[in-house]
Amino acid sequence: MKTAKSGMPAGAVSDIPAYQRIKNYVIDNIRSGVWKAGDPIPTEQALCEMFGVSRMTVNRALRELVTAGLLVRHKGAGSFVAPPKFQSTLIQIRSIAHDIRDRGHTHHCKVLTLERLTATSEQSDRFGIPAQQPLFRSVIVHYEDSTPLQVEDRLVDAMVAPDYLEQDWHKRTPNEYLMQVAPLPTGRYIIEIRQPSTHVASALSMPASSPCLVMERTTFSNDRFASHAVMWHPGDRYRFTGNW
Amino acid sequence: MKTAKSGMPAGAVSDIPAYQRIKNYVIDNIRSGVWKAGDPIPTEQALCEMFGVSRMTVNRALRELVTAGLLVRHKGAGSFVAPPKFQSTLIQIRSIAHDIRDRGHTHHCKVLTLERLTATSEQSDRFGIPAQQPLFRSVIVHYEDSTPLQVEDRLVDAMVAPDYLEQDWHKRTPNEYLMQVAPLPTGRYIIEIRQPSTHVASALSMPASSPCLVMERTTFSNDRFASHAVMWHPGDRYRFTGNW
DNA sequence: GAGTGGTCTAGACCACAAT
DNA sequence: TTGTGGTCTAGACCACTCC
Repeated sequence: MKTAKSGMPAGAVSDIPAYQRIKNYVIDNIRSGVWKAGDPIPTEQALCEMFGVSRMTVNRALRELVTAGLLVRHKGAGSFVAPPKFQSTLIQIRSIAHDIRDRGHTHHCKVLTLERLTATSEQSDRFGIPAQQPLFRSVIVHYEDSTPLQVEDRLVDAMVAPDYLEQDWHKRTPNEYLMQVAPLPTGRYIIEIRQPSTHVASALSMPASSPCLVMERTTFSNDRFASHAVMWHPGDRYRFTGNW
Repeated sequence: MKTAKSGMPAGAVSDIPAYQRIKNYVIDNIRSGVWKAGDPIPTEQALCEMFGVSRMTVNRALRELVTAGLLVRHKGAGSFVAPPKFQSTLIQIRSIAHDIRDRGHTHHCKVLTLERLTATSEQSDRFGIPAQQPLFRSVIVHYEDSTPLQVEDRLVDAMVAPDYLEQDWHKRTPNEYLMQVAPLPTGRYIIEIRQPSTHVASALSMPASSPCLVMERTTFSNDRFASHAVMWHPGDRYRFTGNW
């Protein structure tokens, strides 16, 4: 029994190994938001019947998704969608609010700008989006206790996050919010030194003559532009750290 | 047949799943240098007999080592130790010489310092090595064409790299050399802004009043301290970039 | 006790590489 | 042709969780 599965175009799609088809099925359900973080997914037994394969095949598919960080599994209990990861390995792009709380300090933030705009031609080229694409922009200052630590200047695709302007950024940072609406991001980053504008310098309570440590990130979710962020940090009281 | 394997203390070690014991066996042979990059490792059939397990179990072990980047496998040919990775994913800590050549420029370097010394008490605490442990130190300037781009101030454990002082750094950077003698490193990094010493500033042909983009890395290989490096870059002509 | 995932077996067929 | 890895099956025993 190694024929094309029922309901298949027989030949084309069935070249994909069964374990990969099962992985794709789970990934699609997570990406599309049908299954959210913490939700239980079908049991191995159920997936065996759905795909007409043996348990070892289902087990391999789910095990690989655990390795990829998409699922968590508990013996005797079931398999669940993993909580969103903040690019755990790689360079530790975690929530800055998280970082601050991990150090035992309090985090709060102040919204400087919140606006609706449309993509310039330069932006549509750079992000691969249509000209005039509706975008949202937020500029938020993050504080560690009462010290400003980051100015986050962010652009978000309005199609990806239509309710961006209605969020309460004191409850959830833009980063945390985007992990929900645009899961499994990929992208590029740059870390470099830049001189702050007077506006940024004053938001960070630092002299405009001092350098900033800047991370610029562009993220894509599901091969579609999601967000672009420039994060400014005072060079004398911020560093990136990580393990690998 | 699900009993403790022959030659085992029966109970203690045999709690480790068979696939994990096989992985450990392969990892140990790579870590210790018995199997070098490109070498063929035993076939699945051979490992089945060595460990007295079925082929599926061996297959799982080797497949996971491929995912981890330790092995490459070729259908019909065999399984081989993967070429050393320069921390491919994570923050792209590649060879700076590589980066420069990828940009189509030439790389060369100048050795400023090369010396033998012993660990201070502060260093032995920090790196978890014995007091007075013999160390080597190198200070090397890396150039992109004729422009200095990095001052690399490095400490290396003399036990890990006994021939460190005899290397030709124009052929192979310290980073590349260490990937050979201390494979599979893990460690921590810090990226931050620092003011250069006059010494560093002059080596980088930059004013001492300008900020440097600095990465500091401590690496461990096989749970043993291997190297500590501080890399200074002129803030106005260097950036870290990466994908994830 | 019923259901779940963790691990493992002893076979199998296949595509591919080396000879 | 022989040997390799890639995939898969139809069972199995176990430890664990939840009821």
